[in-house]
Amino acid sequence: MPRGNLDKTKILEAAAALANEISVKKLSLKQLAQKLNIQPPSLYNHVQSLDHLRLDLAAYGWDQAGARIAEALIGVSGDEAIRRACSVFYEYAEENPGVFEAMAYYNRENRTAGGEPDRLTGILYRLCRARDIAETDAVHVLRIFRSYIEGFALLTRHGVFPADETARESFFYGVEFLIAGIRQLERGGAGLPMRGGTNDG
Amino acid sequence: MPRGNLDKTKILEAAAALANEISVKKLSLKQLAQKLNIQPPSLYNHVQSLDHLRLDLAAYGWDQAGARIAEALIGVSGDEAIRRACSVFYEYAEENPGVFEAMAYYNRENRTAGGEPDRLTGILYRLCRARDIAETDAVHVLRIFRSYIEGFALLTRHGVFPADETARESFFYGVEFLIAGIRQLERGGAGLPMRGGTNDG
DNA sequence: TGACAAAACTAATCTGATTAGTTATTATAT
DNA sequence: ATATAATAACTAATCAGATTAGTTTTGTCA
Repeated sequence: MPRGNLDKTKILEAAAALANEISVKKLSLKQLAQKLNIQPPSLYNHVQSLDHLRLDLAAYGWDQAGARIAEALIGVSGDEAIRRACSVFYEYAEENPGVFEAMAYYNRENRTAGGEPDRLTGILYRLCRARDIAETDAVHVLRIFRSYIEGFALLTRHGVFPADETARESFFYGVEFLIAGIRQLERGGAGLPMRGGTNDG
Repeated sequence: MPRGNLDKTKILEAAAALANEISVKKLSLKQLAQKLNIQPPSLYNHVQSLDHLRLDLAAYGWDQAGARIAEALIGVSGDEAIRRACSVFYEYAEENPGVFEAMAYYNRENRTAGGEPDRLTGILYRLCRARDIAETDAVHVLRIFRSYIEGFALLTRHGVFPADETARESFFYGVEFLIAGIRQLERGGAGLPMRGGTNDG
């Protein structure tokens, strides 16, 4: 394979760095090529299009964040595991704003082509299964957590919440809200006071 | 004012419709002009740039959603008010996918230039104050709800969650989680089991 | 009626993605 | 060692769409 200087990984790393500097929105093949010391058209040997690159960047981010979370969960369990996972994701998003935006904007099904959940989802699933939660409730719990965490990170990114300590505090406050919710779901727990009927009136 | 055919509102309405059809990302001045039966450069008489248009569209969306929520809350209080507000927002996002994306992507501080909270935030504040929640907790609660709701809507939009009834179920499940959390915050309530120390270890 | 201002138009410019066609490099098989 | 084939880079060209410049049209109001 000639000209082995560059490969997909190096390109994604450069794209990630660039996105973190100037945001995904402004990520351009022109600047990326410049950063890699090649001409823009050369990128097409590695990438289908700018849009695909953004998708690839999102996948790259999920892999990275997933790996960090997996690592952080080694030997931890229960509520503490949940806190850790949330905390690590939060920090990942903070440290990699551009990549995180790609993850949020170019989100897709959290399943592989085969239909199995992706790695991170699998990890979180196991976290749920370790508790005494019904299978169908676990699906809800995962969606709720993911919504909350990505939503919070996004709003922080966009300057809706101030980038100060109170925001961090709010975030972990919310995590405790959700943990409290989970506890009430556990079989044998007090039970969550769900309403029976419609949700719209 | 000559050629009074067009004004900012009509342009925003057209932009909203277009964004809902083809997504904000693909929203272009070219297509917008076509839809309005004018030439693209003419739009600059009403709009600073494509990017500003997207910002304006986001503001337009918040106004609209805020108005719907305010209307839905007339004469309702307590938990039911929270459920209503969440439900209405969820439906607005569902019905206006493009505008909602603009709202999510082009989010800004939820305060006006003057420093007062915007209308919707004010409404939700009052909802909190009606409960026996400390002022500083109310800030957290608002951030948590907003994160959850926007996050959920975004992930649904992006096809991460299936567009079926189970997603809707998950959403309202999460709302109950959060309402349960609020209850525990109320002075005189059981209290939320918060951890004291660090969040990262 | 005539002058002004707003809003639209056409023509032109610029930027950046993408395509076409060519050249250089290197792994591999002879 | 060397020829071959595949890969990756290059240059030149095209295209699309935003934006700017300069002009014309049209409605308002003195």
